[in-house]
Amino acid sequence: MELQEKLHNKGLRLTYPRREVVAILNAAASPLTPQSIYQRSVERKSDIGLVSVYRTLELLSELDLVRRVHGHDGCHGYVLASPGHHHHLVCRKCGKAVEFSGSADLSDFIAKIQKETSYKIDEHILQLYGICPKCQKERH
Amino acid sequence: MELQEKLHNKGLRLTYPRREVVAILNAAASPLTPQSIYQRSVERKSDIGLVSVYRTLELLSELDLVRRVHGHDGCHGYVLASPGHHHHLVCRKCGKAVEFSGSADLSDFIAKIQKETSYKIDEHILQLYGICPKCQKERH
DNA sequence: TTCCTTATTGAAAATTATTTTCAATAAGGA
DNA sequence: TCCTTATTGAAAATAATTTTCAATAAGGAA
Ligand SMILES: [Mn+2]
Ligand SMILES: [Mn+2]
Ligand SMILES: [Zn+2]
Ligand SMILES: [Zn+2]
Repeated sequence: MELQEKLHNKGLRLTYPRREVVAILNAAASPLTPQSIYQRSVERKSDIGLVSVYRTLELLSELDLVRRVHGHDGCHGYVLASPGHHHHLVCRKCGKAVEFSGSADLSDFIAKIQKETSYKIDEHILQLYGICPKCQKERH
Repeated sequence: MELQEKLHNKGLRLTYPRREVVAILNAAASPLTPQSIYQRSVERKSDIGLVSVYRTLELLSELDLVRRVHGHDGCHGYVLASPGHHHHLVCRKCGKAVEFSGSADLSDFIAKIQKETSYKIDEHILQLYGICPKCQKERH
């Protein structure tokens, strides 16, 4: 479902700051923190406030239009969520993230853990880290 | 390898604050943030500073004696790392976390993604969320 | 044990990140 | 075009994290 539509369903408005945050995330290759989103909005000379970045990310999270991606060291950033369930593979050098799917491959495994632990499992995070093709080529 | 030993290898010292942080993590059922570790140290009346909690967690991370666990919403906390590679299953109600292993079950899947993306994958996070047996029983 | 050396500590200050408040603004239906 | 009210952003308030630095205490050497 589209941003426009989801907002409308809830009586919310499609505003300039919201468009901007989405546009910035859309143009990004790697997960962005609220701060870095704000930075980019300054560079773009779109005059949106940092507060709106925070508020918009919270909203987009609720609408499931944005996803949190955890850095293998520090903390998380946000990426635009393409429809459906996905996971992320992040380059440890340049941060470039790509999506992949494949919950199917996990479901047996998860079912096994569920049986073993008696937890009722309903959600998961799977994130892979490595070096992207481009960074593999560069010396150092 | 033991904390004592790992510290010694690096010319570092086994101090009271470090012992305390480990003891607190050891007694915890769920991932703790620096702040909550500090809280508990106050309750225990061990007089360690918040700064030392931060520093100790950083150190223990380097020594791989502590692991970061990401909440499915907010951010991460720390748990003591038992030796070997492990994952965590966290209760969304009470926060209780249990470990499970099983990288073997993932390796084929990861190899597939590696081939598809041309990333060189060398690390991963897998975290499961659900409701623990105890919380399943409670009404509400 | 006692004596050094130096890693470590913690209080305080500095920085950074996040949330709250609130009057002014603008989205968008009527 | 005109309302209603969701939304914005500046500023202030809070919270989280990092840096500084003089005082302290591990723990090896004597
Ligand atoms: Mn995190
Ligand atoms: Mn999945
Ligand atoms: Zn890269
Ligand atoms: Zn529980």
